[in-house]
Amino acid sequence: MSDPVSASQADDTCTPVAPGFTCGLDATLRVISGKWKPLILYFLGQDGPRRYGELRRAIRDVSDKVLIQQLKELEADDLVKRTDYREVPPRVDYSLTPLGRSLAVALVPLCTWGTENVADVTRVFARHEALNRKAG
Amino acid sequence: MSDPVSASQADDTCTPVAPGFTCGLDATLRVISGKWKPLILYFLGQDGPRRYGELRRAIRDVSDKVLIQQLKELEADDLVKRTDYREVPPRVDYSLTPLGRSLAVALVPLCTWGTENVADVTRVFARHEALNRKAG
DNA sequence: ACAAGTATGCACCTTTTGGTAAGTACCTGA
DNA sequence: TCAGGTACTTACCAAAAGGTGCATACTTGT
Repeated sequence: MSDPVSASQADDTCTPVAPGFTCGLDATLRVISGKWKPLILYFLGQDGPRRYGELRRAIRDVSDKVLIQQLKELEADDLVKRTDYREVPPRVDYSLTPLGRSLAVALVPLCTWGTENVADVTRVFARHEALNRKAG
Repeated sequence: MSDPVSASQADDTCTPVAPGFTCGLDATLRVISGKWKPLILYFLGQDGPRRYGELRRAIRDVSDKVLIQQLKELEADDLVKRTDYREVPPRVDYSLTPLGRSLAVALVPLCTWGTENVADVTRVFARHEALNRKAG
């Protein structure tokens, strides 16, 4: 038994899977880890191809460096396609690959969950911050 | 327009939501960010209440410090319930709250996605590591 | 008596991640 | 001519996240 999530169950949602990955979820997490990646995927999934600048403005608070970096990683992971129109001034846009599109779909339930439970989430976060202020 | 993910769409999967959160996905991400949290939630969702030690062995490669820490955060966020039987030697177990259970359900598509696409994920990761060795 | 297991806590350190601020090369509009 | 927009890149730095190893207090098995 060398699986991280021990495999004693028979359903196919969390099976042994491939070498190096403990289960499907593990594989997915490796690909979407990065502060803004799920948001990028989801956003591209909702609104189709976007120019760099649009993404930048849409995903508020992200810095150029990190946005570019995460876009590059997503591109390397074949989730996002970069199209450079080789114009001057530069024009580039980003869209989802088929693989990326399917991932974006899988993200929908998380978004829904968040929407349905913002009240709870907000409440616990308020408490966190109150505690942080007391402690420092 | 002050939303990170600009809200020009009418569906309810990614709506304006609450102050401080850009969209439902954003809210969810705040709660599950932590290297092992999705795995913990998913694992508890699959196999019901688990003793600390079982989790520890199931989620291979996690250290005590971090596992305890993430369990505490999940507990503070009302996703996980800790039950201390006050026995000696210590016996404690962890289970999902109703909120946690609903989140675990929302994680299922990600797991499925990972399972269905391990081949692709494995391939890109192999490439990454090859490149990292060349660069270092 | 001693190792091992139980569920943690703590100090310390490294790695990873993300952010800031500057620069590039070119264009457009005032 | 000068600010501002395009899509980045780079060097440097701070914070966050995670890992290591030791300690606790008590029990069970050898």
